[in-house]
Amino acid sequence: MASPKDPAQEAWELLWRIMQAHKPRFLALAQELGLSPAQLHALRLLEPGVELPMSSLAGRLFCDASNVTGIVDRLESRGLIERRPAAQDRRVKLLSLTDEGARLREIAWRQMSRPPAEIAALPLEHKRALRDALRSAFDQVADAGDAQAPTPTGRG
Amino acid sequence: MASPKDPAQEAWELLWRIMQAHKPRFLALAQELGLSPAQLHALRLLEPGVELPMSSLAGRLFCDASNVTGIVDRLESRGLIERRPAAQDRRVKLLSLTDEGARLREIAWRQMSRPPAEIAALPLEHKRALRDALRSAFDQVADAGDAQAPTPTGRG
DNA sequence: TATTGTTATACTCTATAACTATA
DNA sequence: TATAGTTATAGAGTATAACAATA
Repeated sequence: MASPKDPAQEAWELLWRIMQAHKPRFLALAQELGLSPAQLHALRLLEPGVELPMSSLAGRLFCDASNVTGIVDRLESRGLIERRPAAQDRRVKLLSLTDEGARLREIAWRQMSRPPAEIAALPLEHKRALRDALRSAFDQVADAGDAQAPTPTGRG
Repeated sequence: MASPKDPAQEAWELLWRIMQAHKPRFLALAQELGLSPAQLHALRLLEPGVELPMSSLAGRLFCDASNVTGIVDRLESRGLIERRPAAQDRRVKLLSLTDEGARLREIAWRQMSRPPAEIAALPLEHKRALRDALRSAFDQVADAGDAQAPTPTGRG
């Protein structure tokens, strides 16, 4: 475990540690904004000026559509998002940020996009190396577009 | 958003995307093993042959100690872990993996340590570059040792 | 008095299944 | 028939507060 042979595996483990170390920051931010972690996550996934069907949000949250109803209910009752039926197919509900929602999301985004200490402290050439390696990682893999839920099947 | 000036910020955003893309794999694995995500996470944080106080597990999970009681209850009732009072301070309960728990954790570990497609598909020199950059990231920051919960204060 | 873990409580998240309304 | 979202339900995660046992 100290030094796996495969550099990709070691990179992956280090990457996991960075994300773990980041978690408290995310939780503290949600707390600060008066949102649950899931609500903050959902808010972040909505882009200003872009309407998103509830089913797409469910996909991006990797959860069942029935959850999204509640999460959206709570965000809507706080005046952060709105839902309206789609013109083409009135079964579909389109989500959009309100001004207040966009404001809050902007604050959240600004906080969350600040790299954690591990990365921020790197010398510039290492930051560049990291960025370049990650860029090419996404060049390698065909862009998956909308994240897809893996047919959730679990406890419940 | 397409190309932030700061390479660290762009690296961080790409890193976040990789972790997002990884989430379904984690959920599917938990499902497969018949564990909740939190239970799988806890199981992963227990090292074979190492006894861990419940409070330390709470710290590593970034959650309140009162949650750990339930999570540990469920893992224990499945025969995956055990708790026993510490000799020095009988208030403290030490957690350890059972053989079955260690077996399941090994399976989980093997799955989770496989890098996601984005990283696995990189050419070797890019894997090395990524690993080296991440290694130096951890050299920069003093090792935090036991993760510390950020004084959880939230909805409840 | 202070601390570790538990219990009681309330809310949120989660999936499944059944339902409504559209298509 | 099929699909998007809702509702009902039940179990799990979460924090707070009060508590027991121990220090």
